[in-house]
Amino acid sequence: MKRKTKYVLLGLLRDESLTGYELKSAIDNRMSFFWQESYGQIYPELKMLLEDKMIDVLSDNNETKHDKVKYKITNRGLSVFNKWMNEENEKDTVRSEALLKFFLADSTNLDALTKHLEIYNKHSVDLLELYLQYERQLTGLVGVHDNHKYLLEILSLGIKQQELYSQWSREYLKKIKRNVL
Amino acid sequence: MKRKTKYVLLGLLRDESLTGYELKSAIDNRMSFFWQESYGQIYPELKMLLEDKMIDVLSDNNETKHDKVKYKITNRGLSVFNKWMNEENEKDTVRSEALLKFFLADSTNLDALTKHLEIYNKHSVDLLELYLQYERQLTGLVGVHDNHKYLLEILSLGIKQQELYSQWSREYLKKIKRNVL
DNA sequence: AGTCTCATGTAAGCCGTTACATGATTCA
DNA sequence: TGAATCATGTAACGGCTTACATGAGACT
Repeated sequence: MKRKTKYVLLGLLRDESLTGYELKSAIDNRMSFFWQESYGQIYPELKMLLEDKMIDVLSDNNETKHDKVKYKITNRGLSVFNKWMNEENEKDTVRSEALLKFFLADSTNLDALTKHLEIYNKHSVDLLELYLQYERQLTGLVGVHDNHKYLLEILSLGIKQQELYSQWSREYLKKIKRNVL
Repeated sequence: MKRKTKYVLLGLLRDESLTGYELKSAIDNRMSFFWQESYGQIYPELKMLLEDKMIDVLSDNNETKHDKVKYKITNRGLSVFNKWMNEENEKDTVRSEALLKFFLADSTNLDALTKHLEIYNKHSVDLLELYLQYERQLTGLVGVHDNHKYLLEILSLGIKQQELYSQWSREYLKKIKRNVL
């Protein structure tokens, strides 16, 4: 997949001005079920976006403070973002070592399978809680921002996905413990 | 994520002897919802596994035919695989440009959103059908191989996932068309 | 005084895709 | 005979993670 970091940053900055650190947090906390970025991509990309006039530094009142820079999107950035929105998507890339092990497991690995299922279940439940929290936060502000409706739609997919994962792994564990498998 | 191709190949070869090409097909057809590999990884990895005595060439009857080589796993390969099975998993990596656009969409992109939802829906339905086909194929052979029970468990997750994706996108499209959003 | 979170940034190196090259076999 | 699928392989390039470096502010 070609460089997409640009669009993630631009997309998030349409909504509110954020620092590089805050952008990373937003991606980790709200988008982790379908996307991730590292600082090694974010900071260099912000620099390039600034050079290309797609974002601007939001001048903070504090003088001589060079750290903590909030960025805002420019019209040029907006138009680049909108162009991307209309382009065709590249195909998804996914790699889940847990699911790989579940796929490759058999009766000779029952102990390992059980261990990984337990970890997977805990992780799914935790992520589910994180997204539910975000949902509550958004529904508490209904009407404030129009595009929350769209955010809630994709969030509901993330929630249902985590529900599926946690239920599936719980049931699988039950079967193993009952010696059904 | 560190190189995992080795374990995918080893894991698949535990079940049956396959060529590099067949390994690629198996990954594409049955594991695409959580994994993918390219020829550029598979062939060099097979070479290394052979050098490291983790796999062997399955001597085919045809003499002087150097193409179409089936590989079988060795005891050494099996033990490396089992060791990996018990190790901790690295965290998943996921990148879905479609979901990224769904997350970043708002009322100014309704047309693009609709277009991408339609493509996404079609893709989910197609994948669902592919997995259902594989499931039918496996249930037709129940009892033949013990580990089909485990395969059916993870397959059912893939099926439920695709059902979720296709239902979610269908409902989302309905809402847009009814002007609810 | 020490730890944690916030905050920014770079460079090396790994991993994996893509593009290219080649040829056999099957089917229409 | 031409197209599609089966089949194997390599090399260059690009993208991303990891490790490292640095420091402020908040809290204990």
